Amino acid sequence: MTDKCLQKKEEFRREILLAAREIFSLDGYGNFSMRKLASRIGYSPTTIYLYFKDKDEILFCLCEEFYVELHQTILKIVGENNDLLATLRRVLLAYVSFGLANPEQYRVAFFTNPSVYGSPATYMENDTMSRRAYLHYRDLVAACSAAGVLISMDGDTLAQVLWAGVHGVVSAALHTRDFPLVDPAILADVMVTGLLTGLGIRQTVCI
Amino acid sequence: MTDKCLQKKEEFRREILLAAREIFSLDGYGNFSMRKLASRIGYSPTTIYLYFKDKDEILFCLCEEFYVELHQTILKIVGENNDLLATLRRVLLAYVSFGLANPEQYRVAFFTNPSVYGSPATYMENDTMSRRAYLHYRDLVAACSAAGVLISMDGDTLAQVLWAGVHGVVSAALHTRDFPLVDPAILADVMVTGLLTGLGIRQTVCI
DNA sequence: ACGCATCACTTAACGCTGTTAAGCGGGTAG
DNA sequence: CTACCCGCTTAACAGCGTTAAGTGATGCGT
Repeated sequence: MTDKCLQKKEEFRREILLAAREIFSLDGYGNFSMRKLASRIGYSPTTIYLYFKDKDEILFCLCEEFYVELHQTILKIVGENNDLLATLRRVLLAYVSFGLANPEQYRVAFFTNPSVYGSPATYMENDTMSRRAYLHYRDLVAACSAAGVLISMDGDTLAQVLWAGVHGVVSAALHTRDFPLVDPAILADVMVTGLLTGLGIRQTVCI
Repeated sequence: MTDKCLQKKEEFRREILLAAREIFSLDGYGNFSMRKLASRIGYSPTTIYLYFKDKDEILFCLCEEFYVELHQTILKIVGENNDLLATLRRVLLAYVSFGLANPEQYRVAFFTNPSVYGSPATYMENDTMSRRAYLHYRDLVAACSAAGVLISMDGDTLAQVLWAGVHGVVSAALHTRDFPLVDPAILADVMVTGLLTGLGIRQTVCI
C-alpha cells in the first residue's frame, strides 16, 4: 500500500530526472527550466513540486548521479591496475575525459549553486555519493604518499591539489569557448605528468 | 559638440559600470539585475539600453576591467623581480590571491557567459585586455622555457597548463562552499611548487 | 450503495527577470 | 514659431521559480 505508493513516487522521480538530463544534453544548462521540464514530461509545472522540493533538489539529484558514474569509472580503473602511481595517473586523466564527456552535468555539479550539499560540516556528516567518491580518491592519493611514490604530505592537501589541477583543465575547456585553448587532452597529460613528477619522489638522476 | 556628447556618454557608461561593480560586491553576481542596476543609478531600466547593447556588454566591460587590474598586478611583479623562475612563481601565486580577492569579478570573467569575447579566432584578432594579459603572461612562460628553467615545450601549452593549475585552485575555492576545502593559499603553494618542479629542469640529485 | 476523505493534478497568481516598442517633454535649429 | 531631435520613461512581452487555491476522480468506511 504505502510501500507501493512510495515505489510509484520513486519511479516518477526517476522519470523526471531522466527528462531533466535529456534537456541538459539537448539545450544545455542555461536553457533548463522547471516549465520546460514540466512540458517535456507532459504535466503542469507545479506537479514537479509534488515530487521535488524545488529546483535545487533536482540539481542535487543530478549531481549525485554524476558522482555515481564518476565513482564507478574510478573504481573500474583502480580494479584494473596494480601499480599505485600508474593507477592515480589513469584516474586523473580519466577524470578529465569524464568531465569533457559530460559537460552539462559537470557544470551542474561544480559551477551552479555552490552549496547544494549544505555546509562543509554537513558535507562530511551525510553519506552522499560526492563524499564517497572523494574519500575513496583521497585514500588512493594518501596510499601513494604512504608508499613513497608521492611526497609525504597531508592526504587531503595532496589529493585536493591534484584534483584542482585536472579540475582546472576541465573548467578551462568548459568555460573558455572564446579563448584559443590548447587541446584539453594535451593539457591534461602535461598537467598530470607535471604534478606527479613535481610532487613525486624523484628517482631519476638529472644534471 | 559631438565630441563633448561622446565624452558625456562615456562618463555615463563609467558611472553605470561603477554601480554595477558595487552591486556585485554588495549582493554578488547571482543577485545582479538590470533593474537593480537602474534603480541604483536612479534611472528607469530601459535607460541603460541607450548606453549598453545588453547585459552581456556590461559583463564584457567588467571582464575587461578585471583583466586590466590583473595585468597591472602581473606587470608590477615582473618589474620588481629579475630571476625568471622566481618571477613566474610570484605571478602564479599572485593570480590566486587576485582571484580570491575579487571573487565576483572572477566569476563574471570565467564562469558566466562562456563566449563574451566571441570566437577563439576573433579573440586573437581584437585587441582586448584579456588578450594582452594572456600574451604577456605566455611570453614570460616561454622565456622561462627558452632560458632552460622550464622544460622545452610549446609556450601556449606550458602557459595554459600552469594557468589551469592556479585557475583550478581559484575555481575550487569559489565554487565549493559546501566542501571541506584545504586553505586555498596552501593549495596554491603546493600547486605552484609541484608544477614548477615537475615542469622544470631538475638540477638537484635525488636517489 | 452512498457519503466523505484523500490524492494527483491543474489553474491562477505573485514577483521577479531581460528586452523592445511606443510615447512624452524639453531644448535647439531653421 | 514650428519642427525635429534627443534623453528618458511607461507599458508591455515572454519567460522564470514558486505558492495558494481549486477540481475531479478514486478509494474507503459504513
